[in-house]
Amino acid sequence: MSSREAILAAAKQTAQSRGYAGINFRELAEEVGIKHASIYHHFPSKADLAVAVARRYWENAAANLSAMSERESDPAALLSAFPGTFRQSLENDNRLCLGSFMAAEYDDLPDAVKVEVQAFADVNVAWLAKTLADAKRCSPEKCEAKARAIFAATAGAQLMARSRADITLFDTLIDTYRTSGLLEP
Amino acid sequence: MSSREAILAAAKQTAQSRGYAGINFRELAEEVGIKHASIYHHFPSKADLAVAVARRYWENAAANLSAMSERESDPAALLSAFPGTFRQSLENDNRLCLGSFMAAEYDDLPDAVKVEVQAFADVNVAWLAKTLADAKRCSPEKCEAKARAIFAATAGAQLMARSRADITLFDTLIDTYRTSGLLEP
DNA sequence: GGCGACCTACCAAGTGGTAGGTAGAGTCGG
DNA sequence: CCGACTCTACCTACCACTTGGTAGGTCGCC
Repeated sequence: MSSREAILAAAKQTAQSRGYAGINFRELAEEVGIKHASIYHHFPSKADLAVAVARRYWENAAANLSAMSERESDPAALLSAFPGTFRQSLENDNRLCLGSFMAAEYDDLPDAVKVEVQAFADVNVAWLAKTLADAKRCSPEKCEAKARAIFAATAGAQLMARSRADITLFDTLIDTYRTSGLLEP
Repeated sequence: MSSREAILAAAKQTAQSRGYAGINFRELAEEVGIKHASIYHHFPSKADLAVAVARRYWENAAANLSAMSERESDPAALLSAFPGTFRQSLENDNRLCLGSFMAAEYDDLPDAVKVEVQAFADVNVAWLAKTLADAKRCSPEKCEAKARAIFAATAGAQLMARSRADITLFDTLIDTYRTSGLLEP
């Protein structure tokens, strides 16, 4: 793996556990095995690195969701599988989705980073809206609204589970959403 | 207002917009009108200040919810009014609930602060569970599970609305939860 | 006189970022 | 084939600034 890739990977991990402010060039460099000034050879500034991390993050999410849709055609099954994508972050050492960090760090985040992180939410909501529409039980506007609700509720479940470091809490929250009808089309 | 009170109030505001890491003694002191070293006369350390802020935060939330229950006896109306308590933070300059910051700053938060912030979630969930039980349409365990789901989903809606700085998004998310049956007993 | 509330002046650690240098791999004219 | 050149990918050494925290002093009030 090239240094650039290693930096991106390490920065992503840190961003998902400590946010933008938690990214520290000296620590990052140590993980990669270079000196901190060398990072500037690959990324002109911390903000630029964060933009690259966030962009790759949503691109990866979009690819994952597409792959899910290709493997499985039943909208109900897809909807049911959606929270699993958020579960993975918790499985990965109790990490959080970047979108949630943006909400927390909203005041301090460079605008360019905000744009990329919002793209992550957009990608998820668009996929959910399309999947809901495929189940064709609601109008396009209702699908969009419901998609946002599912996204927000799932993020909230991830948030609460992380703050208790308890992944089973995430599972029971999602189950309750399902029982209440939030995850159904 | 005493200096101690002023410090607590200012620290609470900052904590709700920039988190624990965002609390800065020099900035805080300036807002209060004293020098930063003087804060140590009232609070022995940053962690102690944060504990005091978080404790007052959940005590205040508990008092608010109690007052709501006293003014209104209909459980359905109370449930419907619950998200309003989260809406207030957004109204107050797009601020966030302290519980959400805890999830984001989980790795760096002193344990004593975590305990107090978790108490906030506990207070909310307990109130929701009791209100759901009063509507007596579900068993105690189901009430508890549903209470957690309502809390998590509401926090998620607040999170998403903040990251778009759009309070109407919060309102439509809550509406969608309602339509889906999440906010009903 | 002692105590509460506050101050000035400092320290040490951490952090983003810059200046300027170097080793090695390729490139190219003669 | 060779020396000069250039480019990449790093390095050491530094700076400016922020931040939590400490030492020790001042001042007014009971």
